Amino acid sequence: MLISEFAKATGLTLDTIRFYIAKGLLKPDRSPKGGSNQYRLFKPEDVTTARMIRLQQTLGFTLAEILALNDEYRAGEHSSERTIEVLQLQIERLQQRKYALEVALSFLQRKVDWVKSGKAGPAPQMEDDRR
Amino acid sequence: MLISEFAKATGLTLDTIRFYIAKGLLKPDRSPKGGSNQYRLFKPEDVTTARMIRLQQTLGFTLAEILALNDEYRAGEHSSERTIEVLQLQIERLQQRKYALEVALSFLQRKVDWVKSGKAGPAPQMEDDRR
DNA sequence: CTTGACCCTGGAGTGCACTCCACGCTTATG
DNA sequence: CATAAGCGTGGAGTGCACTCCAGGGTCAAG
Repeated sequence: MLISEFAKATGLTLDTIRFYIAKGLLKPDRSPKGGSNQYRLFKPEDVTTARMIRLQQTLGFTLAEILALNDEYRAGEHSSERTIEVLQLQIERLQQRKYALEVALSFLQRKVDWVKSGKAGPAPQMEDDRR
Repeated sequence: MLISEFAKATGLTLDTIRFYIAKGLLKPDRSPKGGSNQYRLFKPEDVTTARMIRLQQTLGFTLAEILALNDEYRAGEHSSERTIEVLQLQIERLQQRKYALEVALSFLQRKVDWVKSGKAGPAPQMEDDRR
């Protein structure tokens, strides 16, 4: 698929896609078409990659962090063991975010309860979560 | 508490704290001390606010988004109903992130299973989650 | 009353993640 | 075969979230 089609499939702009390629986050093939400046050719799996990048971004990871894992994934692609290891790392990273999320949600819920109770007792606080 | 003490309690630098104040994310009182440039005085609840800001940031919210909700919260502080409404809004926002997180986690888990199965069948894909 | 620690206010600079040209080549369409 | 639509490559510019001075006032200890 050509870049504009890829843009539609992912919701990214052409500029953003090219930016990601320059950063090494996406590595599309080159079509023989386009003469000296060959066209880029995207595979369906690149769409999945792009969606994963966006998702991770909304979860507060930087492109550098995302790239690091991406590269490691690619490096161990031939070994199933290594692939699973990297995937597991990724899962752990997301589960840490999930934990932070739950801390925040619990705090807010406690606060709602506190307000509903007519602000009885001390206002809910948040633990010093510096890990 | 004075700004450097507040810095220790929150793990933020002095510059970052002042930056947040300039943005309106924190509104400490002023001490009579300090002459023409009065010292800032932080309350324990400001520590909770700061921690919440940092948490929301790691979840990918911008300071502008955080500020908007903060302001709304302050605006309706006298009314318990409004307070709960804003809190509920915040909770919904975080639950959306949680959903995104679960989409990502499920994808990764499916991928692990797929690799473990010797890559039987099609590679797991991610839904077009553009909401 | 000096000295060092701590506070204040601008304002400039940095890194990240885009975003926006300008220019030029290639391909599809009438 | 002209011409518009699409692709490519630099490179400059933008907004956000800090970060780093410079210059100057205040306070506690000796």
